Amino acid sequence: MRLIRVALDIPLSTLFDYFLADEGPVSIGQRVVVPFARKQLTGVVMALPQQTEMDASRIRMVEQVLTDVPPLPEEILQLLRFCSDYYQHPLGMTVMSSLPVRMRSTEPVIPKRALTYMLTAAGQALDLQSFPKRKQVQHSILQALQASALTPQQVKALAPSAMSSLKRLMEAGWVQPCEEVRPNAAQSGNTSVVFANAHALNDAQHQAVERVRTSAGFGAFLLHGITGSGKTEVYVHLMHHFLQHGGQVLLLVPEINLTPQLEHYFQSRFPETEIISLHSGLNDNERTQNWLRAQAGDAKIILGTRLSVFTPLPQLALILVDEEHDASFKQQDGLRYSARDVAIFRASQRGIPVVLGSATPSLESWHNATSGRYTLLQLKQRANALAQLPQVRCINVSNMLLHEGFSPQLLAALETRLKRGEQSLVFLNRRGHAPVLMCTACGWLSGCPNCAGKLVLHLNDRRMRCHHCGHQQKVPHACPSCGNADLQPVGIGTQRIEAALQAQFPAARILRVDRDSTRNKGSWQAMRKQIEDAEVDILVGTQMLAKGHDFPNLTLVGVLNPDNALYSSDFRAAEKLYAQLSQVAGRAGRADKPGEVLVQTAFPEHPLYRALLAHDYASWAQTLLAERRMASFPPISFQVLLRAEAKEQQAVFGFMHQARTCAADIAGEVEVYGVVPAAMPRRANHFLAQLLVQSAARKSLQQFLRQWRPRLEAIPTQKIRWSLDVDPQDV
DNA sequence: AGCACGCCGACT
DNA sequence: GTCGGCGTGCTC
Repeated sequence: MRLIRVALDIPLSTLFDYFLADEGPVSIGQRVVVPFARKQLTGVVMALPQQTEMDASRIRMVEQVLTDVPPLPEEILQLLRFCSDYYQHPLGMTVMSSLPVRMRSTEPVIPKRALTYMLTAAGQALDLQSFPKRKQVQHSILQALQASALTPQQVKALAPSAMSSLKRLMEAGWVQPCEEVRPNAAQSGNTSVVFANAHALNDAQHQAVERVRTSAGFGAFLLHGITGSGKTEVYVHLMHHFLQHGGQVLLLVPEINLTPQLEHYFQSRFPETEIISLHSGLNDNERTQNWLRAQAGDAKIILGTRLSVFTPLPQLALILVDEEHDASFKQQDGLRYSARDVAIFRASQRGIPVVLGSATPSLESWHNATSGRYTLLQLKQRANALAQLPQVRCINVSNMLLHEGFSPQLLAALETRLKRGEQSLVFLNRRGHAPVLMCTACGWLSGCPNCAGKLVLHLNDRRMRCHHCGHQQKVPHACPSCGNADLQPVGIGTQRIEAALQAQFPAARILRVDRDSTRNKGSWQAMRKQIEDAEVDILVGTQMLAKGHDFPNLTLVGVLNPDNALYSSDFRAAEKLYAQLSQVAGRAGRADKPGEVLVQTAFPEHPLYRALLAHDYASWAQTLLAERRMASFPPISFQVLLRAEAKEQQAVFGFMHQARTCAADIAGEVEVYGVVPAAMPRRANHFLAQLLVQSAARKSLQQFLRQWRPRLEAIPTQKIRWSLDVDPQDV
């Protein structure tokens, strides 16, 4: 009897051994159906061991070896092993969660035959001249079908309602579906790739392309380019180069809502290249089919969100990570991986270049680029020389009476735009920040004596706590700096902005865009149309508005109350704020209409705003890096966060203190901090706590984790849920 | 994670 | 006398 070792979606760090009947081949990476307890599960063969620790009597027989899909290549299994190990997540779960859902079930996947539509004999006999003119869409479909058969995608591209019109044509008996196996792309080395509308590159763009193109083997590049500097054109030229050599290109993007537009855009640039997207907006079938096209090497450009970093790509030649600083590349549950970091590992494993692009790189990447680990590629001028950078100004509101949060200057600027018939955007970053105490007289903030972080007010037991090191103290009665007794928790008030603006400008058409107002499907789409059609004068919104489409008539951005990020307990808050503000600033103004950005702040001299005004990311990054170096925070150090939650507060803290004791017993160059309540200490009737471990070296931290996790798993875990977060985003 | 086995309270 | 509460333990 032969043995196979199988990865299953079971939260245990082990793989499971099964016997396989002697006949029939099986290879590593293949999916198998096995009995598990009294159920059937699908797993992936990870090894063909000679022997097993397990008593032979307990080993069961494999039920079925699935041959519907080619085995996962060793390269992907290696990548998954690395991730399981690095992120401390069970290997079986890591492997299974990397597969499209459809492939995790015990039902074999039926590779879809390419579906095309063609005219029936009756359809060919139709006289289009006499076809009713008002059935425009049907008419254009028929017309297109006269030239050639069409794929569903091509039909959809004709009109939004094309699919329902097509259905009617089929009912009429003029059009019929026609299934045929999709031809596999020829495996030739040199393919000619149609590259539409190739712009001439400016010097910086050209140099960036050349550096990546000529890099031999693995190389990590940080492409730093301000908004409008033409990063996309660099991507497109790089894609063209690697596609021409028969390669596949993986482009990772932050969120789904932008992928359809991007797919469309890249398709227009490479009209004859197969482009697929992989994101959570697709249903199981589409996703599986796209995955199959990618793993077969047929799809050449793969556009996807973080999950797609695990897709097998036999010809992979280049990885691009757009908006690499974006937090959505980090998964916040299960396998808590950073797709950007996995992409870099994957590129190094495969010996290919990876390009991280951003106008405001993460400090991690900037640090790597300035220390020489990555190559820094900078685009300093705007590709369109006419387009001016928006003018950013601060309005000092420290001693100002605000009207519902608005300064007179901002109101005046809004009024000017209303008169000119231009659009304005009022932006507030209303991210939930734990309250910090501030002195209303001198601006003193409750800083932690041991950390760069701030003390957070816990009203339930009237204490101040540092969420970083665990330091705690009583709530002060007066300002330690000036003696003033009026200390206020700072947090954003209500979002009465919309109402206040309406009262101020009764005639203005105001549109609020946030999570709540865009909850319904398609409502954001509709709003965007409203904005584009100039049916809106003032937009009020949050981060949502910072990303995505440009609004050509928008000439003013007013930023309300961004200061809370400066005294957030999250040490990355200021970094995120800068990225966010430069992104919204980029919404203001177009080539012909210069934009203006007004930031209301009590600290106009803060380095963040000074850098923002000067459009000088590099100096801001230097400031931040110096701070992080002083405090030994990432990217200077490396962190892992143990989180736990339970209904009983005692259970959580009991577990966490045991975890801390085990940690302290392990020798190594790591620093174990105190057990602290999470930033959100109670959620959904559960108590949350966390414990931070930090090290100057990634290696030491990994060594520590290899010893710590088995001990954590040995702690009796009644009613407690815990997880490890390596390289956490929010501490 | 599921899903059983396993011992102690209120019901046809 | 049972139905069922969820505590502990196992799954190749």
